Amino acid sequence: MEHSVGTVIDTVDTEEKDEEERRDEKLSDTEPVVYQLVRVEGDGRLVPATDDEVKEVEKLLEDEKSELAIKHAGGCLSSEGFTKKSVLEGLMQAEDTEGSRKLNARLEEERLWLSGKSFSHSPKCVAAKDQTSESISNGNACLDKLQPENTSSERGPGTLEPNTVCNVEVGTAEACSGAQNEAVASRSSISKSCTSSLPDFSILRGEICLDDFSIRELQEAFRATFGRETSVKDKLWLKRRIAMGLTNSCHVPNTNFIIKDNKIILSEAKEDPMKQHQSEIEAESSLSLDIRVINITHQNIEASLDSQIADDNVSGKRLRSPPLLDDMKDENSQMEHCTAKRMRKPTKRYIEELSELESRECTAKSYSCMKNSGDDNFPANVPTRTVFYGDANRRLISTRYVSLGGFSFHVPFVLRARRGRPRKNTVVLMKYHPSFVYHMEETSVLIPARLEDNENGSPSKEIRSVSVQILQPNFVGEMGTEMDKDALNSEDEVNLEHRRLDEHEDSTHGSANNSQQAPKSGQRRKHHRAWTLCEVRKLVDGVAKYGAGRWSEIRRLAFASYSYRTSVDLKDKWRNLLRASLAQCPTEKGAKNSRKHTSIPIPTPILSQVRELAKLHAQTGINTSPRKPADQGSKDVHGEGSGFL
DNA sequence: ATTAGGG
DNA sequence: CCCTAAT
Repeated sequence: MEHSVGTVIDTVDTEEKDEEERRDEKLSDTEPVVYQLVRVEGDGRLVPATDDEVKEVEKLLEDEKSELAIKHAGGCLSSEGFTKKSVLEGLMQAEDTEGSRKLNARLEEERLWLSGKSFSHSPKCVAAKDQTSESISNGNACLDKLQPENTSSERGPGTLEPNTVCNVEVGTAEACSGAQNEAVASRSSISKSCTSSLPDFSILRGEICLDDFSIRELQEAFRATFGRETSVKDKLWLKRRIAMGLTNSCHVPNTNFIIKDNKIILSEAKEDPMKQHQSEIEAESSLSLDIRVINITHQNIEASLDSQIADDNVSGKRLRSPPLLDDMKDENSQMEHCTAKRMRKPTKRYIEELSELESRECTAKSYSCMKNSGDDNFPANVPTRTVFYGDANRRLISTRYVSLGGFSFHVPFVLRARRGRPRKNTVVLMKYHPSFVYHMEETSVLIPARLEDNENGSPSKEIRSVSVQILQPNFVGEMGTEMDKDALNSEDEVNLEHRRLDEHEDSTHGSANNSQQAPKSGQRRKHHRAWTLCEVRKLVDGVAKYGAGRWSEIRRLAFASYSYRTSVDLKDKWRNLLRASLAQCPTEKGAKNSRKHTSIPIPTPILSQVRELAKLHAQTGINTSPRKPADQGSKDVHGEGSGFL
């Protein structure tokens, strides 16, 4: 994970050349069947294999494919047509003159094609097919080509072993017998069209016997054909590659052959039997070289894809990956893979939101989504683990990383950070349990907030427990008795819990804000928190006990457990209650559950009680300060809303 | 720091 | 709920 970036980069550096060669070859040559050989790194990344590795694999494949009969056991036509020199000249010429330009053009074209989704309909496609028909008919490549797919399916799901070399089917078989899938079709069509437009091949038209070429010459030819250098010194390999390029077919035997009119014609063995035999075998294997589908787990694929993409980006030369890969990429990226990405990116919006919210408080906060290591920037990093991790988190909690003032933590994705300002409760708590408070502050930072709506939400049990613990002390110490009493009395065991949670939340949240930001700047308005019945009750009780107007007292004593209710809140609520009660009063006295459309139907009894209190307060209020705790007795009386006074 | 009121 | 003025 951590080292992924570096590692990847390194890898690229080291093997880039080969990789590129390999890939470019695959991409740019007209080889119908495009399979990308890749090596699976320890971290699950897929690294394009080097030419050498390719060869190695090819050899390995020999065994499996040895059974295949050679279809091209034909005689060898003379290679008189071209002299090496002439051929080379031609190649060079092509290369020097328009070769590169055309190559580029071709690549560009291919790129376009890739982006395009319709292949079969496109004229080029048709043309391409026509072009190829010849070669197709010539060999039974089709059959061979199909084989790979079968093989792949046979393999069944398996895990990719790290550090193993295997062939990944990047592309699909040529559209010999009709494309199996669109990707294939497109691919093949691309190849064909490209081929047609390439001068290189046209120049080489005629019979060519590569056997006479030296390695160096072969390399030159390779270069001319594919427009890039190769470090491979394997003559056979070179020949085959070139042949493939020239014939636009992967059906190239390793034996002696000549190329005529873009067709491969086997020639009589000129070399010693042994070699010939070997080459034959190799040819066989090369017939359908290739294809090994790797069964990769989804994740691996994702990771590998990412890395590949990254590679592509890095090199900038890989215009595209083979169809399959592309498809997979797309799918993955859109499906599961998305997850990973989402993890990383999703935040943007969220961040904005947050920043918007918090900007006021703390301007300096910087939110950055840690996500997984920047996949975006360094796909290579995408190591499975990371992705995985992210995914897991996401799934479980939907969290995202947020870094605030140097701290990074998980934030429930769904939940919106609540910006409660540091409540006085916090202060209160501090008073009682300084240490706790401190703790809370830290904690709070970690747990931004949860929607008020969430009751038991889910953010995390841990959080919850923590908060509870924190609160408990206070709770008990302070108003524990009362609280419990109330809580128990009313329906609210649950509520109580909620409150606690809320409280925790709040406290945490508030503290967070405090710790990190300018404490007082305008915090975002506190999320609306509906008043619960229990709270209302408490409020009423509090008012009854301590008198209206002594909000701070009430809050401190009766709402110790509710950190989010400030004295102002209490006051406001009381005001509302009063209003409500008054409004309701005339209309109904008997209508008990007159629940207004409003969110919280306040039980009539309470309203009446409120009214009573209001009255009382009014009366006494004029004289002096409201009643003191001494009035508690009244509370009980009022409790039922019975007439007081 | 609280409280009362307006928005 | 927020904000502000007045205590």
